[in-house]
Amino acid sequence: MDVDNWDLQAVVRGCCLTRPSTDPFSSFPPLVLKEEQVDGGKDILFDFPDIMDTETSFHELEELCKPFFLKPHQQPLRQQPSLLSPQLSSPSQQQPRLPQRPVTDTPRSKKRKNQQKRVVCHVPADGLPCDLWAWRKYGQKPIKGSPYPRGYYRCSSSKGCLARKQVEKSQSDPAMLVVTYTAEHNHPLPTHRNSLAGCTRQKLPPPSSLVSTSPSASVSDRMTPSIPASSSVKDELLRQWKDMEEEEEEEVEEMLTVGDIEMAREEDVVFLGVEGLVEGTDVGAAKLPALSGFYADGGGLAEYFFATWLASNNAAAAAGGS
DNA sequence: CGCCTTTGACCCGCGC
DNA sequence: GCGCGGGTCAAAGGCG
Repeated sequence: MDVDNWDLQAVVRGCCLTRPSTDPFSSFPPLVLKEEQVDGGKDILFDFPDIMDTETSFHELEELCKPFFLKPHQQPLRQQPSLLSPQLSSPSQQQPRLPQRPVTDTPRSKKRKNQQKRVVCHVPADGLPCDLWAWRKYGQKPIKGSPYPRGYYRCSSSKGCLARKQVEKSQSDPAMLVVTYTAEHNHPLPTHRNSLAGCTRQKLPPPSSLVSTSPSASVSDRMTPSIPASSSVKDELLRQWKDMEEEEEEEVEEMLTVGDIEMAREEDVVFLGVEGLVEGTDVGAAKLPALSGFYADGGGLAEYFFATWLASNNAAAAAGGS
């Protein structure tokens, strides 16, 4: 494979990748989130399986993930206390680049290199994508000292969204991708893609292979909710998602009572839901209502776990069925 | 038609 | 001040 083209297949898998496994729980990838604030020198490492251990770590992880996995009904983060690089939200960042920039024009943040907060995800390169955001590649650069180029992506879900994403192969482990998220989404998670144009831009393998571990599946999945589920499943999820939005208040209350466990926070439901999913072995449609319920309501982590779970099950099903 | 990727050029932060 | 290198822009072409 041409090393310069690795990202053609790896295109924006997001942090949510998985390996094929018959065990849904073991499918959680060795994802590592790393919050970087260069000027602060504060690094926080997370390993997903470990975050189950302590509530503190979980909350920290939640905070990290918030900017990138908004709930559909959540207010844009721009209207909330900014978690990441507020300077990136400045209107000047959105000014169009002019052929000849006035001296007074500052289209880019002067702090961009050393004061931006970033979230770095280490994800397996052979996993399946499940990033719910739509990303558009706007550049690729060879990185000095690295044999692999770095791809630059911006959120295409909403015009003016400042969210950025950098994807590159890990030098230490080419099987891993280093995904760096910068800035924040200023809009809710898209319930519908603006367009499906380009979502199957590259020639795709037969549908049956889309659920395999082949990285080529990522191209088509990128523009969708990135879940290699069948179209009917995704349609069902989207439909139920819309229903959920309409009834969000009631749904939240119901979810909070699940399992007779007193929960004060929605995200607690996320993991309860995941645990419940893991206990089940069938991937049948009978579980979809519950799945989409967590999926729609639980925010990013629910999306992560559900998509991961679903992808792994699809992969396992494809492997077993072939 | 709208969105995508590709890719060369340009901008600018940062280290020396 | 200068040069390097990372990040972004925007034109061109492709696809559904």
